[in-house]
Amino acid sequence: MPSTHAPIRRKVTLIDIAAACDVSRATVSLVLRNSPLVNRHTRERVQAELQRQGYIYNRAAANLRKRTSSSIALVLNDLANPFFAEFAAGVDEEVGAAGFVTLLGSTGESPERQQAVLGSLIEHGPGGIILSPAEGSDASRVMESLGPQMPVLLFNRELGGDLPASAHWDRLMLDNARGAELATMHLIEQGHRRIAFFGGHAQSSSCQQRRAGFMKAMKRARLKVPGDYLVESAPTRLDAARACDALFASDPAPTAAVCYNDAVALGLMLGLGQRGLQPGRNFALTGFDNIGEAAMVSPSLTTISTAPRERGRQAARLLLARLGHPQERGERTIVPVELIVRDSSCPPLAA
Amino acid sequence: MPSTHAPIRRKVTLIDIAAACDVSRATVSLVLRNSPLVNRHTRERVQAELQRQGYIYNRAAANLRKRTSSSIALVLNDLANPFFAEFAAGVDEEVGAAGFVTLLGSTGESPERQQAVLGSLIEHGPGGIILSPAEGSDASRVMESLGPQMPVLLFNRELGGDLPASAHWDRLMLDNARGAELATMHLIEQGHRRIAFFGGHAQSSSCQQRRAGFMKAMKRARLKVPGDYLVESAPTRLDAARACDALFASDPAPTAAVCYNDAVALGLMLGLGQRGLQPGRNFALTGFDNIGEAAMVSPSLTTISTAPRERGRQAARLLLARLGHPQERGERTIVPVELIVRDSSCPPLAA
DNA sequence: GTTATTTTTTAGAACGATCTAAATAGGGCG
DNA sequence: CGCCCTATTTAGATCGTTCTAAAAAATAAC
Repeated sequence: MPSTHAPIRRKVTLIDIAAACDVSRATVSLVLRNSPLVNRHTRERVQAELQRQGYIYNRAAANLRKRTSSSIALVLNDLANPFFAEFAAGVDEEVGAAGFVTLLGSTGESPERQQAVLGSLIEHGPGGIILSPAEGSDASRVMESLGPQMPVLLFNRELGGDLPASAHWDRLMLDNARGAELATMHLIEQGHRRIAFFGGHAQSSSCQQRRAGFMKAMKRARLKVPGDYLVESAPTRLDAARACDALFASDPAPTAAVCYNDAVALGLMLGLGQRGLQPGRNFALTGFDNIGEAAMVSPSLTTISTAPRERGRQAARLLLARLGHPQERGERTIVPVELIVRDSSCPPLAA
Repeated sequence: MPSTHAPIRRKVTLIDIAAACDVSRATVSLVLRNSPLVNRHTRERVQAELQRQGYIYNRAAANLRKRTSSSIALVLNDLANPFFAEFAAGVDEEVGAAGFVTLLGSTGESPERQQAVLGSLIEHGPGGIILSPAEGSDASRVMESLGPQMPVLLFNRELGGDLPASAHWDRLMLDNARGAELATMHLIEQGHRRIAFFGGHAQSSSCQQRRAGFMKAMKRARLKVPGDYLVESAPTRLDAARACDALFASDPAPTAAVCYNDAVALGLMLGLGQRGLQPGRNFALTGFDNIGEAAMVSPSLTTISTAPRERGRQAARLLLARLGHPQERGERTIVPVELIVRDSSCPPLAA
């Protein structure tokens, strides 16, 4: 015998409240929006009824009528990357504080999935999009699926290809070149002369910028960088550990490395350990991002702080501000970065 | 002189397409939904026009009319916690694959913020909610802001207070007791006799369950657990490092500890190092969660794998399945856990 | 008791889609 | 040619809100 179910109640709407209070829909709507037009007595009656029936505001219907939006889409490669997780937390914090809600999408670093995700998100009518593009994704395709009107904030990476001139997209970029330059200068000051740049995909814009900063500092110090001192890897711990061998294929081997990011640096530490080297004793290295782990690992990691949570907040603020003025020229913000010196950047052994 | 702007185009809607093709709204709507009713020739004409005008489907309007939803709300304490970040990634993966979109909300472990966040999310009309409750939040308040109809999947923690009987909420819980039991048994097999349970808030349900599993294993092995072998801390690295002293206040001090989770275990390692102890050599410890870091840290951390990404997928699948049958009785799923033995769980020195 | 003024309320048309039920268009057949 | 049947198309109501313009009620002024 089937169990008896509670009757399925329809959702309660403005109309139900209006009927119960014997006023019009319009009045209830005014009460909901705290309009001063409605009489104090009526207001109280209506509010009590809203409470009593457990009314839930239907923001989608309101947005439809008002032609507004109350959401922001956030599209990232991978939440499992702590840098992006922190960033997302920051975005959501600020977006929520502004009364908006965050729509999430992840691309897994695939331009095709990115297209699909953008296509799906856009149908839900977000007011704007914060996008950290997948590697290899291209401006015109993104533009195509977003339409020319959608406010967009690009974070962390540039898109390949040219932006149609009509796009007024904002950008929030880390000062990658400066960060790598700071790290390199620090290693040079420690006394290193043979310094490598380790990890990252050479074609990604952030890697190019970091390499450029590295080269700049090396050049200024009149230090040579042999071709095999530039080692590529996927920006993950595992692949970095694997790529460690390539670093010691060159002769003479480097005594220090500026790593593409913290994940790569941690992977390199692992690889060094497997070769019997002690990072922070007979090999120096620096990271980039200052993820939580950097301070905890042993030896603790000298790195570049980018304050991802604060970047998330900043990205949200920039985009929310843009919602008001969609037609103004897009701005490019470059955030300064900071060198955090810890134990991994030791002086060379035979100084 | 102000720059000339492109004219602000209204968004293109069904009506625009219908007008351009000289057909009715209804026909265009049918084309959008790939109905077999519409003539092949007409369909092609309409599709071309959709393309040409850059039409974007307004899912909110459709949902309003159809009384459906195409989103799932995900409410977590903190995305910056890698366990939850992985979980969120899994949820989003599965939710996206089902054609839904994820609405994000974070509570920062505060029941008040949780209420606010739920209140805001619910107005956007998600089809269901995945909630990992903030510590100390209570069932009836949550129920109050969600209404009795909303499908809910509780993850990881129970809510305080009693659930109204009308709620058909699903639960997805880790087998906390079994996990802690496995870890404890492993340490006992290694030869430890004085084992502590370290970290976590004693009032949280997950901590209680893990402690219970710990006690069960200890009791079965007829080992005593003095009161000061149960040490509390916030479930963070920093606070765990601080709480390390409490572990060695007791005499005789323990030779091993089952930690509340990996974050706490990593913090304890740090604290041990500051006392001149070497985790994995003269003190053994285990974690819980198997976060990415656990394998990379030195010594690598013996822990309990909960596969958070897969749990995220599972949570999404459970909730999506529930959308079809909102009135059926809620189910409680307990996922098995697995012991991952690594280097941190050494035998006692003077075995 | 009018009329003017202010305060409060409301009917009805939006918003952009879908659905129902009915209209129209083609074909085939006697 | 007229009738029936199937294939296509569509007018108009609807989802739950807000907006506009105007009506109704209360208050003030004379």
